[in-house]
Amino acid sequence: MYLRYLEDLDTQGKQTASSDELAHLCGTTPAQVRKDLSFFGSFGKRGLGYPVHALTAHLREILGLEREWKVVIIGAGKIGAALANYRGFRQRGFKIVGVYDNDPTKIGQPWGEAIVHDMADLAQDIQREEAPIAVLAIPSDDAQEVVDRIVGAGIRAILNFAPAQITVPPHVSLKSVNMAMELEGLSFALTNSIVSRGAA
Amino acid sequence: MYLRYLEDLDTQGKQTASSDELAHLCGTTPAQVRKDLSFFGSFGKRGLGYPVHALTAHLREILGLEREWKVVIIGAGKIGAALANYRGFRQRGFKIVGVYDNDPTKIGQPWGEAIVHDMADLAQDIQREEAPIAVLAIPSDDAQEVVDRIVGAGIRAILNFAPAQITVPPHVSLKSVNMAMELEGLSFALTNSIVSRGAA
DNA sequence: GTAACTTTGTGAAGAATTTCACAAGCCACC
DNA sequence: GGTGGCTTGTGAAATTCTTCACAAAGTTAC
Repeated sequence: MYLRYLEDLDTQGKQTASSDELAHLCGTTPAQVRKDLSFFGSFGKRGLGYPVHALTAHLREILGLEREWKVVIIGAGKIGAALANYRGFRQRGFKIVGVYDNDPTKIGQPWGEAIVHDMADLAQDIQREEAPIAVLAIPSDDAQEVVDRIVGAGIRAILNFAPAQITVPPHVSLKSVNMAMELEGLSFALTNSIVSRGAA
Repeated sequence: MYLRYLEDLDTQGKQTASSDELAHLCGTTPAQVRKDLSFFGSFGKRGLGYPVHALTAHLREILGLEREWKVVIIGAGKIGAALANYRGFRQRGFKIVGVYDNDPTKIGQPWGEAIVHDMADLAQDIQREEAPIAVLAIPSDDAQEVVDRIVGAGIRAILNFAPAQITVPPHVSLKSVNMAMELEGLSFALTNSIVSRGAA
């Protein structure tokens, strides 16, 4: 989140930003900002604040965004399409090296700049390309089975959009985005009249 | 999350579930499960566990899922389409009452069961329909402006898929899903060889 | 009916996170 | 070069969250 705002400030040409400024932008406190950043090093200058440009570079390095990550997208449906269209991915160093589906009417069809591959080739392609990250955008029923296959093929991280709880071995990183669950969180907030601090 | 697993157990016909069982499913600890649930009431039976069916009903009520929530989708692009297609929404009581876009070539076109409305009508429709929830699936540049308009029209919760940080008044609930940020989290985990507990 | 076994609910302990508060450092101005 | 005004980095305090551990309560078997 800090990186997001620092990039904004950087493109605005801002030279430095104080913890106070960053805190206001991010909806947190100055002390929190300083503690967070100090965990990774001492980036600021006393009396002046944090150097915006240098700090963005530091954070990018910390997050591992200086290298290119190969990503496979599994599932050539609407979500997959939304992801593939999203320029932000490539901008940030995530390169989509393949899109896979098991629907025969989709396989071989052009799809953005790529063509849809047969899911049967998924495992061997992951191994050959050494793609470490997979984005899972398929129906829930097949999710765990596909996960097991790509884990076997050596995938190291999965971003899961299927509304299913899936399990991976400890060496594989997993993030799940469950849109229904997000909406349910809003339902809870509305039902219980929770008052936010204005940012999320 | 508990609700998700309890529903699964319920459809499997399971009568009761112990905190130990739920903890294993959810990737947490029995003590955590008991503390969490006890916050809302005393639902379990000692020596037996939690009554699956009754607890799902309780949780649904706590989350405010017993009523129908009217939802407007803003942005008739890929993400909007993915959301509108997603049956889970209606199943869980979220009724899509309108889809809006400002692209003249899209306005009036059929779109799933609905047709795409002109974004110019958005504010007045929200007021007339009294829709409390909006899903924002539009480009970042327009996001804050649209948010200000729908907040003015009385929206109470926003689920934001635009990769932009937006601001709302305290009485409005906001959840943002930023796919690039999720991937960056995975990048960090891979770069720093973080070992998970196998679920997320 | 009772003994053995489960499992909850919950204070108390422990751990982690956040906030406070201030010395130390940096800049700008005179 | 010294003085005043900011701002960081960080121990210590305060708060929040998680885990422990156990009494109380229920179940099952005989």
